[in-house]
Amino acid sequence: MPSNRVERVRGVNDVLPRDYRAMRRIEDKLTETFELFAYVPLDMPVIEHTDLYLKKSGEEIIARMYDFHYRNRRLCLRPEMTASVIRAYIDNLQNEPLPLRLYYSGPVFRYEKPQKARYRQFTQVGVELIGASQAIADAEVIRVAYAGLEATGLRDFRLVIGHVGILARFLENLKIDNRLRTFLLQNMEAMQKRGVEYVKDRLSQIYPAFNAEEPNLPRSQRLTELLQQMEETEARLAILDFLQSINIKIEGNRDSDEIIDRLLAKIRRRDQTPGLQQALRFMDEIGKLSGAPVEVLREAEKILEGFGIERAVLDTLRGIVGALEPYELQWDRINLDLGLSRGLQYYTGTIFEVHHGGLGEERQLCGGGRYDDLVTTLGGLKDIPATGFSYGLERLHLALESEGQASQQNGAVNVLVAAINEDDYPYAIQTAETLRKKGLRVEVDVRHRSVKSNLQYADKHNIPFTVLIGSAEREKGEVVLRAMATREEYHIQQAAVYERITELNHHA
RNA sequence: GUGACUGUAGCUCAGUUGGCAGAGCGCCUGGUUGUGGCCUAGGAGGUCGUGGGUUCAAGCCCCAUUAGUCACCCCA
Repeated sequence: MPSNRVERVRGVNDVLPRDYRAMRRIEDKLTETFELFAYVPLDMPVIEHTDLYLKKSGEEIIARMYDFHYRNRRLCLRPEMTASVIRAYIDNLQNEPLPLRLYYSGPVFRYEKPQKARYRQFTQVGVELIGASQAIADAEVIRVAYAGLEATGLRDFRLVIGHVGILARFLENLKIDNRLRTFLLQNMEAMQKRGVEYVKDRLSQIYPAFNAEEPNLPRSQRLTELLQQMEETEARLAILDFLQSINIKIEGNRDSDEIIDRLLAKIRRRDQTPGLQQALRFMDEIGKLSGAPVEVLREAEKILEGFGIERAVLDTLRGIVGALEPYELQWDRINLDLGLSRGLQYYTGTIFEVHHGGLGEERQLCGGGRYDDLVTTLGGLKDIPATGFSYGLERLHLALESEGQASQQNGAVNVLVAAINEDDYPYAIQTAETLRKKGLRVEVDVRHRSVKSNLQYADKHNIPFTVLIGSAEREKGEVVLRAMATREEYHIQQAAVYERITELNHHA
């Protein structure tokens, strides 16, 4: 290749005509489905203020953003769509009656190492249902995701439903601090894939005080252990007492409060091991729960009872499963998986994913869930619940291809019009135009090729009809229409070409 | 971010122990004047990813770099 060639940027793709058509077709099927469920389209800019994603997108995504400073602004290429949609909602749509059903389609950007079915620019197509918290809303969104896939003709997919609230709630009760809580939430999936030991290892890396064995505290740590078990006021008094007894002077009430606060926080942070131990046990048990919805719900109930947790969360899931019943889904495709977790931190409730076996390791072609806090976090006027999902269009395309669903060649050229001599071009173009007015896709030879190579060309490109125009025909107002398949030729009036073609098509 | 493999014609790829840059497909032009699939003759098209190094000599050996593919991680 010549040295002046400029290569394509890494991790992004040219979409060539064949794939472009296929992907447009898929996109059309999806958006047609959205419309059937009363969703309406909107579009947002590709660049946003980086701030939009810093709060709630999850470290993994933030670390992989195309983030840059430009003329005193900090901007980024959007790494996902939901935050943009909610920003657009807050900017423009807060007066609209709820719920709002919105759908979108567009490119997003993540600086990841490219590999199969993973690109730095890809297309998300999805919906957001803003302003409804009920289980039937979750169920509707899940149904839309499912229906879209059905519409594309995809056969072999699996829908997995989970809930981030169960674990989150449990961890909150254990008083595990924020950082460790998000760590555990994010490692729920690793727990199932790689086992408890793996997660314990990683945990002690970010939290060295954690020891995998049940704590058997040395004497020196008894004090801190005692403090951890005390009530807030009791603990504060104890610390104050202790500090005074060893003659450390604390001046001014506010200062001593602050110092005690810090000490307490530190002490509590220092040993969360018992809580973590319990959390890990819980995660292990709950994480194994995966399978048919009814059975999973039954098992989950037992486990929650064992850990002494109220069952309200399960009622939500039960409600969703119930609300999905009337939709006539294929239930053997649907799993409940309480170990499911998602990378985006804004999810607060039900979450779900769709997987497909044909994608190799990148099996996920759809993901979504409920995010009731995002509107408030991003500065909305009211506390508005919302839920939504997004497909990865490229992955969906790959999945369909892996099922052998070849993109059928529609939109192919119907007629090739070729002039024999240069003088014949005006007449040829005129002929082409009359055919186009009738709705045929007509290609005119612009290379001034010989009759022979024009026919070769039509043959190679599967163009079913060739119209040849030479001076002999032109003088009589005729053309030569050649049907490529039968090799038959018709010397007919220019005005009769369209009728003859439809007639011939009809017979074939 | 970690690791493995690969970059030679538009495409798919050969290229021996370092010794003249190759094939198939595709493209263009012919094989009687204005007629396709087969056959046939010819042609265009290469800084051998890029930059260094070793050597009389490098597509081949060494170093760096860049891109692609795949896996881990994570996600759509």
